[in-house]
Amino acid sequence: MANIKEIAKLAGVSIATVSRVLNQHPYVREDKRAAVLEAVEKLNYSQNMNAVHLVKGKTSMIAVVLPYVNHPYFGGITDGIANASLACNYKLILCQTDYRAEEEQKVLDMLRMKQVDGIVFCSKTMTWDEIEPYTVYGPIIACENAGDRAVSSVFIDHYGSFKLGMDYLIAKGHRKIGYFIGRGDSYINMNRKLAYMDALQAIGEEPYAEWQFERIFDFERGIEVVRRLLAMKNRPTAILGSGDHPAAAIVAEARKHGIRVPEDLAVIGSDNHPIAEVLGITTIELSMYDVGKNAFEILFERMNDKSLPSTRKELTYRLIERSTV
Amino acid sequence: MANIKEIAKLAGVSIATVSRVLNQHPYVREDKRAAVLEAVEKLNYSQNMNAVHLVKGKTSMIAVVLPYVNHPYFGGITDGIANASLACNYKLILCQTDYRAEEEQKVLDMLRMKQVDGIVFCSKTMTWDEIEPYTVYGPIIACENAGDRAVSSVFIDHYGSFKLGMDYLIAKGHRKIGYFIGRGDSYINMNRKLAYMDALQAIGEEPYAEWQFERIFDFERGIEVVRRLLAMKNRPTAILGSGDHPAAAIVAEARKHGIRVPEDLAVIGSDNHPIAEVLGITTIELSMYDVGKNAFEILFERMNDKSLPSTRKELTYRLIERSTV
DNA sequence: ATAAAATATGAAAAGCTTTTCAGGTCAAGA
DNA sequence: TCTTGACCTGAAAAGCTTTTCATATTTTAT
Repeated sequence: MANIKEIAKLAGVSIATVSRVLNQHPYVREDKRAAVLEAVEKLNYSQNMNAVHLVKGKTSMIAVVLPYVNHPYFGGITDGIANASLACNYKLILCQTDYRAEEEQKVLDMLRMKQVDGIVFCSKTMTWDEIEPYTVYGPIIACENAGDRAVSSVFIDHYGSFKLGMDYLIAKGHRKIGYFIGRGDSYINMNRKLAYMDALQAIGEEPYAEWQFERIFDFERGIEVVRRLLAMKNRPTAILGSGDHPAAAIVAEARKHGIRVPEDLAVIGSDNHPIAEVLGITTIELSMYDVGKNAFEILFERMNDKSLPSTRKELTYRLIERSTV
Repeated sequence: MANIKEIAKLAGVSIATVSRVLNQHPYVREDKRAAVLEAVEKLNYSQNMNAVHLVKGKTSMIAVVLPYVNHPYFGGITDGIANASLACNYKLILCQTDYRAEEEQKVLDMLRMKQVDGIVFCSKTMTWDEIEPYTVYGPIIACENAGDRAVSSVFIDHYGSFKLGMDYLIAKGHRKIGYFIGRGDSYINMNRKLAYMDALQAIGEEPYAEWQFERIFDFERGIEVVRRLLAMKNRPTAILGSGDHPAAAIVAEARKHGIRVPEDLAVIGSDNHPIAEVLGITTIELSMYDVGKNAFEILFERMNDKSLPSTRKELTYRLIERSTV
């Protein structure tokens, strides 16, 4: 395949001139420009991006780190990032980690080895202390509150959102309340648990271990929740959780087994995914699309101006009342 | 940042030896290897991947072209690709095109410019005639039947799957049948329409334009279908479509408005997404995850052995009877 | 003891581009 | 006429690594 040198030879100019034409620099005489363009055409030339990246020291790519691609929560973030990056001509490298630290490490190494210009962590297993040092190689942003560090954050106050849900349930007269979340040890879910505990404490209720469901990511797990609920003698009257998909499954499966929603069991989901609207599920709206969009924008600024300090941005949430409470 | 030259100097060897150590070539004396490793440590060296890519002429990355990332159909394919690629240490570049030919062209150019080693098209706007010439730069695979070309394919017979659904409905006594699909002009949906027409013709029914819904991608559009259905004097008794999400929305929204499912309206979706199981929706299982997985595997073989000819692989589908017919 | 094979190493080329720097030309203004 | 600034161009350096080739040293086999 032809390279810039052959173009230069055929067009009778130097490689510098060829480069100027290719990159539309000013100060190239019209006849030379035409000759270069003709040679490009004739030899069917195309740039070797790897050489460009090498010399420029950047690739216009960012890594998006997430445990699972095919999941509405992460899909929403990714969608936001993808749309924002499209406008800036940045490409996304999808790094599905399955929550394995080893895969996360590989992504950090990609930043160090200049394969990507920045990283957005949608969720992670490694600690921020382990991740933070890599910010010297390029900006890193978290889709959760990473605190006051060199890593930037865009986040939603999940403590607050869960607290809102709890208070709403309590206001409706519920005292026997359960929850369902994804990975129990993620930062976000730690906060949700905390909010749950605090809300219960405020009304003088003891938390009841059986009503606390973890690793509830999807429909199937939602069904499982109902199965376990059915086997209980002492059931909660309300359940609050992360994700509208498991919430939808819980509502559907519960009704299938004669548990009336909301009379016997009130359900609140999170996200305000279209499924919640369709099925009339009360939910806490968390705009993950906006989280992704903002994450890219903040990252983008910092890739262009390395001197910019890390920043934090908090996005809002709201309760959407429908018919499952 | 340190480069291989500085390592060589500090370790007192040539850059060739450093490269050998870094790439675990044999034939390096133990003491020199240790010296190099020590220098690497001391200078906090890391490879510049862009230089590696340049000299190797490959990047271990593939482009995944899809119109929307946050969509269960494409999410499933992407998931399959991501998992298969993880095992081979390939990275995915996500190219969200929004069905714009201009964005698809950019991806083809990335292949040409050696930024990616191969491409998988989940769906596309450009014609295969436009895409095919780019196979000289690297393997390209389609997640639909691209026919006999230099582009490989992994696909499901969507004509057959739709025909199966139609025949099932007809066998249940339906004659007034509608359909809902996504983009009407995609190859896949052309075939679905064809199957629909053929099935109707077989029972001597005329297709009825009002019952043919296009651009039905998600929940919202599913709700819209019901709205339009409600406004009709002459309604279909059954509807068959692509996607379980719109199907779920149709079922839920129809029931909300007093249309009994399946008595007044039978519904069949496609994909066998968990939502279909949860809501008991009859559907045609299409394993998009497997499509993605196979796509990557076929691509992988061809990236390693450029002489391999393009190939085609057909995957199966099956009807899953639940309670909406 | 000697030939042959295995091991070890560095110089240099190859992979390809952008950018700086120095040196031009030419026209307009003083 | 001379100066200044705008316009134009090419050589060479910088960005960094892998790999080939030639050569040198050891080890093994005969």
